Amino acid sequence: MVTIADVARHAGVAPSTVSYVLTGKRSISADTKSRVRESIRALGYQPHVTDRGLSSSRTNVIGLVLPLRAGMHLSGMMRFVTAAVTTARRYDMDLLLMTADDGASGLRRAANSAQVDGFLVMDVEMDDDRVPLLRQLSKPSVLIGHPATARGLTCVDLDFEAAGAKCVDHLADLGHRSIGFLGAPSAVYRRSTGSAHRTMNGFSAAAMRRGVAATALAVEDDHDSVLRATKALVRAHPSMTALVVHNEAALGWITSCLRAAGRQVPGDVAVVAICPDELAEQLSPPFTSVRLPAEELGRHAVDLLAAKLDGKQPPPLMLLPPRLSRRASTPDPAVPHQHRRTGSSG
Amino acid sequence: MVTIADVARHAGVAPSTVSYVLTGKRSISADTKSRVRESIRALGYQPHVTDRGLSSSRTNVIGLVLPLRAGMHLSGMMRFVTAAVTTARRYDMDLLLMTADDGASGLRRAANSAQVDGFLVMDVEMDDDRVPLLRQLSKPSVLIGHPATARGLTCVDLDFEAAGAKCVDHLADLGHRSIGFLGAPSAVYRRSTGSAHRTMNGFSAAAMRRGVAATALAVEDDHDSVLRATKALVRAHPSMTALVVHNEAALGWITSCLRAAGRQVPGDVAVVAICPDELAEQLSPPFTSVRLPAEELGRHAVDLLAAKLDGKQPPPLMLLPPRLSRRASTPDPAVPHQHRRTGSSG
DNA sequence: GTAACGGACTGAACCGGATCTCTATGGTGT
DNA sequence: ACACCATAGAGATCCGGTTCAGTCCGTTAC
Repeated sequence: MVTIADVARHAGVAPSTVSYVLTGKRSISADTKSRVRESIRALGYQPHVTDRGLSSSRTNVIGLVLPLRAGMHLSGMMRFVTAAVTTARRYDMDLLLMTADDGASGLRRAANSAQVDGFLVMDVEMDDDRVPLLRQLSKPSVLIGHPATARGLTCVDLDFEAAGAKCVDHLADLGHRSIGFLGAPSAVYRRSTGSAHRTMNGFSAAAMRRGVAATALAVEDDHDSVLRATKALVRAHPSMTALVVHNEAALGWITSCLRAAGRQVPGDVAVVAICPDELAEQLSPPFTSVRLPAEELGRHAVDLLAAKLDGKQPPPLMLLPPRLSRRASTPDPAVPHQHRRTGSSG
Repeated sequence: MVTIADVARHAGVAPSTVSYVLTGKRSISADTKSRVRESIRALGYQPHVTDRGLSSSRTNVIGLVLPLRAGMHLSGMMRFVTAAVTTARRYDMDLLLMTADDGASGLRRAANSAQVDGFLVMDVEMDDDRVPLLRQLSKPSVLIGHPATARGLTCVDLDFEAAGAKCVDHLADLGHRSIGFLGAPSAVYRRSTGSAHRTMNGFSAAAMRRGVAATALAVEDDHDSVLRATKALVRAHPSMTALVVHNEAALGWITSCLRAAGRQVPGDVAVVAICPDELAEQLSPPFTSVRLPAEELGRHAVDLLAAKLDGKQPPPLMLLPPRLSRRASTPDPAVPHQHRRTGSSG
């Protein structure tokens, strides 16, 4: 391994001079500077990253606390991670993976061991037991998702309430008066996952505000459950002309399930999804969707953490506004929907 | 931050004694040992992980080089990562994320900077340009997937050729004489991704060996492409009674697409998937599948890397045998399949 | 009786790099 | 010509933990 001393010897200067050339914390003559640079290049020297003087407690590593449990939005997660890694590299930082199943103890271990400068905590639930610990911890952290109260934390999240409401508003604007909602698997609600609850709340509140009939249902991840839920929904509300889907697994099947229930998309039932744009575009017909802004979340999360490491105090909660992309699943009504019912009802 | 000196003071011994208690490299009297342990507990001391004496070049961090590009098997990847993190923790090691788009330069940076002890390289292609570098690098690495020749490397992979063959054998054993194959998006083949090519090769070779008619098609990730491919396949080979699907996106849609082409699953067409078990079970009917052993790959990869870090020389290529789980999509033939054609042909 | 031995522990050097302090040098102003 | 200052470089020190070279003391062997 090439050390700073080797470089100094090669360049005929003191080790400290090499250090100053690298950090730029002192003025060094152009001549010496270029000579040192030349030696660095010649010897292929790379500063020993893990040891930045030991005294400056910075490691330039961020702990990424991943959920790694079943039922996650996997594609969204990968896109988040990609964006986070890329953004972190811009701050010359790296991401260290930590599973959430060590939970609190894992966090404590990493925090005390000076292995990381801070944490990115994904998939935070409304009553997450890691939150009290994060508040205490000497290391800064940024949460993706937010607990019931964000005081004393830094959270970034999509405004899921607004997202749920946006779906209703879009459909109500198109004239729909009865809207269904297919949500995440029931286990996700039982876990009191913020995104699921808040979307549903936003949906319900907006439906009430707009005076449209609304029915929400939790749906499991398998095809038969989606089919059953769809049929149940159509049977219970034959006049339903629109559907909001917040369940990635269900999305691929919902068109054929609705057809099996005697409903065409978008002819009989308009559909809005809450999912990554990419997925919405793969469907047939392409679905109108409120996108899950995984990349933005990843980018903002790292930016916020970098700011905190820089001594700044960002606001406790950053909510990204939902953005709806209109596609073929919610066309303009040729005829008002409430008069265009087809298929059997029962 | 609590240092080893604090512990030593608290226990009334020298710092070096505390170090020896922790590392166990010298015999320490039971009395002193327990006193030091007590102080460690009382002060909540955690050894400063990044700095193991600076001289011992071990960092206990593994670089995880992720593909992070479009068209990956995302769910499989997450399960791989979960297993890898969990296994690494057992060796008291952590995983550092590295994107593959830094490619060779990122690898070199990390290798020289003594930030990681070794690498786990995912999604290795048959003519991967990172492979020559990995062979040179002073740091050990384990590849998931394997290039054309594994000499001088350590690779772990599912035996995709055997997997493709296993699908054919299963279907041929059930009496099928004409089998279709829906593969990954064409971009994946163009990229010369080992798993895609090898599966297809294994499929073709087995079909020839068993004397069954076979047709393979690359399929894009969106619903309409899957529908087009399915219809084209059925039109070109009306006598086709079985299908092998190696494309996660297509799996969710294949049943309804076959129905649209006038074929019932499994009545008219039996289907075998190559995908995670979890996904196969979510479908309706549940699909017979050769599982992608993401967890095993993750576990073995870390085990192999740990062995290499331990000075051992594992074999260059470890191929996991495919395992087929039979489900409802490949029932025993009530009547020989070739006589039970239904629907339109053209 | 004393030399040899070895177990238990300590003090100091060391790892690689950052940073503080000090000195040498050259240029400027008066 | 001399004080003064900015600049450039060298040397010492520090960070936290490991490890080497000793010190101390009790035990055993001749």
